[in-house]
Parts: sequence; structure tokens; C-alpha cells
Amino acid sequence: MLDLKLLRENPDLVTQKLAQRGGNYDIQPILDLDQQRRDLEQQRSALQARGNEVGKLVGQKMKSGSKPDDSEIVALKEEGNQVKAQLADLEPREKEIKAQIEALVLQLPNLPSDTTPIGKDETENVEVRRWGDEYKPSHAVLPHYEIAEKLGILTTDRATKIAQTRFVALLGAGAALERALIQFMLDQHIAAGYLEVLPPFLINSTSLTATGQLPKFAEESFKCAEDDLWLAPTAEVPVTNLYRDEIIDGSQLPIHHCAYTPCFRREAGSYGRDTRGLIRLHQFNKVELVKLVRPETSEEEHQKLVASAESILQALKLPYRTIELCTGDIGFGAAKCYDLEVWLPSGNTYREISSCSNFGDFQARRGNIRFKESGQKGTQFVHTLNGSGLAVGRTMAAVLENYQQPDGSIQVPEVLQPYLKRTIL
RNA sequence: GGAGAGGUGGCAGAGUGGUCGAAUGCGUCCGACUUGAAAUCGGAUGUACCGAAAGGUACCGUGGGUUCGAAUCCCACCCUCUCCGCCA
Repeated sequence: MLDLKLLRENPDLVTQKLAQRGGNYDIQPILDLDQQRRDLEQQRSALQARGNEVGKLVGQKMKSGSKPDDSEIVALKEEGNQVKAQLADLEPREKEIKAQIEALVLQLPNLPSDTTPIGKDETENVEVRRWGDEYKPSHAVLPHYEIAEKLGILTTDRATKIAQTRFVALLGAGAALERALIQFMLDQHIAAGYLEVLPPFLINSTSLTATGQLPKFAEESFKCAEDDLWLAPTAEVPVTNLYRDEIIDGSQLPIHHCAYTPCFRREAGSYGRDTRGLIRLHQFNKVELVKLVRPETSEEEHQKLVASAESILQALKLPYRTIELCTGDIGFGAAKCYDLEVWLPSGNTYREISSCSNFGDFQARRGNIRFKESGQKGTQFVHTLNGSGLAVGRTMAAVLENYQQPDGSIQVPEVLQPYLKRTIL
């Protein structure tokens, strides 16, 4: 959520920054409502002040012996009733306007960082670096879903019987490989100082609003019919919300978490794309990194977060490139974002395997996550960051392709061998 | 699912209609005493909004209601705990 004060004091800057995302954002209606709100608030609180005064006077007079039907008391009560009547008019109006402002502001995306490259869409993203040699063996590399079915470690047909399309079931070595990847990623991040969290996978609306999935992107998540609960679309939501409505002691910062969760996404509007394999599923596993940090450190923490995600790909020896998203392509709540794209030889392309975003104070405002430096007065919003470290299914796909041997077997990446206790799948 | 208890400031815990943003204790911060520390003593110590400021307003789980006046009374909801039932 953007700072209303910033909108008020610097509307041109806000408008200009929002325009960098593309699309039209008119903040004038919000500013008008805000002015109305402040006028109403002043009227209201002046009335309340008089009402409080009247109440006190009655109390004092009663205590010093006045009777309820003394003319003085009757007059005060009458005034009290008038105040009440006026408030009954003002209060609902103020409330209504506040709700309107809130609804509008929640729809506004974050301002891109000054360091985010300006561009209209994904074609203007910037490649920052590449790592590893693209695997281009002389033999053909089967797409991961074909080799996996062939090895009998993946079934999509049977999984759709259980659920529907875009679900898979892993068998034998496939299930073991998925588990090994999760375990390896967590171990690596824990060793780097991230504290593991295993959060709830069902999440209430307030939490989804805080991190920005609601109200705009309701159609992207699965909702439980009988309850105000949604299936987690990413661990970002529960882990960030661990601290919602809290004032964190400054000495606790920075907070670094890693979390494995399944993630559930409706993938509305992507019907024709990636219909096979592990790339785009309604349910997939992910290890997520989440940070809550002081504002002045967030840029540095962001770079380190990206490095943490990259370290997994490097340890697995999977070639990748790092892309800095431009203003037209960054997500709703992000101020700045890097995507990691892993090499998939079957398609001769790179595919997104991680997205690492700095949200600035956008989520912290929505979730009211603040910190207080001891000795200093006042509170500040933390900055929140998160990134995949990594999407497990896509990592499995990358392993199945980048480690595919001429005979169709899969070599187990060295770092996973202790987990899988085998060298070949 | 049934029965009961309860939600007050960083924590503990008073407060059942009037000047209560809220006693007291602990904690924390500042100061005094001390070579230093402990102990002791004195003071301070919530958040947010509006306002140039002075100051004002709101907040005792949430939302309504009664009243001149609500932490306190009434209604609804949410959450927590205990016991019973069911259950991995």
C-alpha cells in the first residue's frame, strides 16, 4: 500500500512512477476523498470534544449534589443529545469515505524503485549475468515430462483422475528426488542463516491482503467454500504474515526465513500454456526465502537474497541467467525484481525458476509490520523481500534435462547424492 | 459437536456507569548515590489520525446498541483456554 501522505504531498512523483508500469493510474479521486476525509475528521473530533466536555460537566454536577431534573442538568443532557445527533450524521460519512479511500489505495501497485530499469514489457528486461555452460549434448534431450514418464517416476494421467489437469503425482525415484531437492535447498539456506518455518498452508483474507494477493488477484487463488481461508499461493504469504500487526524490536532485524510449502495457484488465463510437465501446475512445491529488514539495508539484502537463490542453482550445477525486470514487468507489490531463469535444453531456452522481489514498505504498510529502534521514539515500517529458493518442480525438470545421459538415464547431481543415496536414476 | 471460563498497555494484573489512556507490580530508559556493579531513591515509559502550532480525537478482542457519559450494561461475531465426545 502506498503512503497516503506521499500521494498528498507528492502527487506528481507518484503519478509519474505509476505510469512507468504502463496502464493508467489516476490518483486525483483519492486526493479529493482524502481532503473530504480530513475535513470531516476535524468536524467530528471537535464535536466529540464538546460531547466529552458535556459528559464531564454532568458527572461533576451530579457528584456535587445536583438532581437529574435540575434545569442545568436537563440543558446539558439536551446538548449532549444534539451532539449525538450531529455525530450520527458525520460518522457514517467519514467511515464511508475512509472505506472508499482504502479500497482505491489497495488497488494501486507499488512504485518501481529508482534503480528498476524503465521499460514497457518483458522484452525490455535486462539480463544481468549468466552462469554455467548451456547443456547442448550431441544426443537429443527429451523434455523432462517425457523422460520422467519413461522412467516411471511421474504420472500425469493418473493424477488428473484424482484432481484435474495441471496436477501430477511423483513415483519412486521421482518422489525421492523432489524430497531430496527440498531437503537440500532448506539445508543450504539454513546453513546460510535463514531460520526455517513450516507455516499453515491455509490462509485468511487479511493475510492475503497484506502481501498484495487480495483484493486484486482473487481469481488466482483457490478458496475454501465454507471458510475465510485460501490455499497458500506461495510461502511468502504465511511467512511474511507471521509478523503482521507487530512492532518488532530493532535488535531482531534483519529477520531471514526459509520455508518449504506446497503452493496452489489457479493459473487462470493460462489455459494453452505449458500444459505438459512440471512447469505450470495448480499445486507445486517451493522453498521460499523471506526477509524483513531495515529500510536502509533493503537494497543490499535484496542482492544477497538473489545470491542465496543463485547458490542453489550453482550447487546443482544448473546453467542459468539473472534477469532484472523492467518497470513494465515487475509484479504488483514489487519495487524491484530479479528473475532467475534456468537452462532447459529440450526447448533450447531459459525458464523462470525463481523470482526475487524487494517490496520496500508496500507489504509492511498493508500488514502493519513495523519496528522500533530501542532508545529512539516512533516506529518505522520494515522492508519486506522474498524470493524462490527455488521452485522445486521446475528444478526437478531442469535436473531431468541437464543431467540426461545418452541412454536416457539421469545422473544425480553430486550435491544430491548424499540425499538420494544413488548416482543414477 | 456439547458444556464452561476468558480476551485490558512489552509482560503480569486491578478496575462492574462519571474527571479511566486506564491502579499496582515487573520490565525498559534517563538521572542520583557508587571506583564500578548490585541494591536503593527520583523521573520517564503505548499506538494511530487531524492540526503550522497550541492542542484535539480514537483505541481496554471485533462490530453494533443503551446512556448526557461505557473498559464497565445489552446484542452479535471472532479468538483463546479447560472438560466431554470424535479423530490422525
